[in-house]
Amino acid sequence: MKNYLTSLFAETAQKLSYLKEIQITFDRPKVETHGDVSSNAAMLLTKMLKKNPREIANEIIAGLNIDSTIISKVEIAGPGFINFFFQPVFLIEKIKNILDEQDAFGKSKKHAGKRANVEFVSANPTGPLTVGHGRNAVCGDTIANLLEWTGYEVDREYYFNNAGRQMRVLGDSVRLRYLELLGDVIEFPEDYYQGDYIKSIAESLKSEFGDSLRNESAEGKFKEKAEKEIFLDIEKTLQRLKINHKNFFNENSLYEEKKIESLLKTFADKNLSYEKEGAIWLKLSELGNQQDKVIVKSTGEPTYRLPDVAYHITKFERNYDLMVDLFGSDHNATYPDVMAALQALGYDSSKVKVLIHQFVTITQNGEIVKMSTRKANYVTLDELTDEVGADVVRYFFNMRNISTHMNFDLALAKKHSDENPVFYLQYAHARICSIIRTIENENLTASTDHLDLLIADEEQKLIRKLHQFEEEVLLAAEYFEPNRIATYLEELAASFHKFYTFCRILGTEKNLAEARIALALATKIVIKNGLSILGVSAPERM
RNA sequence: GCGCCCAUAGCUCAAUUGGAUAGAGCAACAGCCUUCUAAGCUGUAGGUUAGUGGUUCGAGUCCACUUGGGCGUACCA
Repeated sequence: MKNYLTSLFAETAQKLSYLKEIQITFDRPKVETHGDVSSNAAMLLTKMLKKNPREIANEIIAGLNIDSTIISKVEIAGPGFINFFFQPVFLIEKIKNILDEQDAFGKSKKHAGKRANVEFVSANPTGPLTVGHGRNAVCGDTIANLLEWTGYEVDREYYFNNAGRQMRVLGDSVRLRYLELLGDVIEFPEDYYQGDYIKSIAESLKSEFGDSLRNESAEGKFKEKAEKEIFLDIEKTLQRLKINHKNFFNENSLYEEKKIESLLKTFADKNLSYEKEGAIWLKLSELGNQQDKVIVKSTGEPTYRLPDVAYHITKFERNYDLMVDLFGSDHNATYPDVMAALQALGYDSSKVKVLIHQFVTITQNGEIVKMSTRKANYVTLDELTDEVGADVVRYFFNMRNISTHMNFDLALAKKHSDENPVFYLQYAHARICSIIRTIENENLTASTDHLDLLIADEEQKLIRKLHQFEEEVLLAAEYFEPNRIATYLEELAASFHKFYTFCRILGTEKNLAEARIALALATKIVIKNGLSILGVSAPERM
């Protein structure tokens, strides 16, 4: 509908040249009595033309070449909105498109030929993924799906660091638990990793090597084994949620391939860094940021900023058109440094889109549970998936805008899992599947020959909702907002449930019944496609 | 102290990125199954969009200040 109007207005702009001066946008009014599509063009022009908006609207309408077989009515409303009402005949064409395109309906070629990198999860292998990581994992994967639906070729990437202090502590935690298993009396420091998974890693080392690791260093077999096992667990956890990364990028490779070294040299050559008190500093204050930051400590060890910049440079070198980073809000202070550095080095940092999601607050019996991998007082993503299932987990994290703080009462989530809206969507899909099973025995079939019979209020609303899907996918991808799809699907399912209640198929005249089946089938396709973007299954029976 | 983010119905969240009368679900109340799945549908009730001011044809949305919360503010990642 909007595409049609856009070309209609472009044609009119040949006559009314002032239309070229403004960015004409079309909105879908909230209230249906305001039509299918509305334009605020007249109001935007009031200042420029110094005329009453309604007067301008009249002029625009007079200039439009309106085909009354497509548009049934144009009106001026309120302060100067131009509202367009479309003919039902025009709308029903969409049902045919949906039935033709099936699984591909909603996909666009908008960004065909472009490549995107989505970096998400990126948790270091120090322990199981927590519910907090779950939000990152699910949103990242869904954003990747959305980009694919708009034509991007997407690489899902996981960046990790298996060196440094936290990994030494991890290795030593395993070493101590191992010695404990051998019967030694150990003192386990409070700031070591307390979780039971450390013990089970120690156990598997013991059964593999007996007591031969008694004099092994923390950074040897212990760290190695811990990293391997934990990574296996992380991948398994993610796979349960249908998340598969293509690339696992090890920070260490940046050192091995001398990327860090050469970046340091580049900073020095470009006069972007300096030495002070034995450390190397980056001149971030000259690049518009708050203050200079250390990139190499006086001990000679780099801080995270240096490899982060080097890492992003590899993304540029890998020729991505779009690079998405998804972080928790604890990273909100770090990325401006990386961006500024990239820009100073001549990279187009606008190709990097940093998304910050707010934390998930877990409450248990009304008390906020503070989570820390060290202290092992977290709730794991696996436990959550065990409890409510993968579909509910994915839907739950996808249904809210990432910028909002999420509150999550564990007890309540377990008890009321039936009330999760995901079931409402899946139920609509299962109902349609049930209809299909039934009509097979009734000598009925889906037909698009008499779609013009679909004039009931519930039918028309459902058809209009179906029209919206392609646009919602584009918008959700453009704004990186998976929750838009969830919201849309809830509205679509609501429209369907109403249609189902009031527009019966059995016992209705054959042509109408078969048109209704076609509408139901189209709805099934759109629900399924929407759910597949969210990574949620579409069951045939419930 | 400073920086980023957040505040919408009793609860959890929407609101087409500045549009017309702020909408759903849950919880509460009243109804609807002898025909396609009642995990559904219909109705009632629930709001000074945290507060104050500003910007304009028009503000939940933008700006300023205030209040309350989250995350940072390291030669940790």
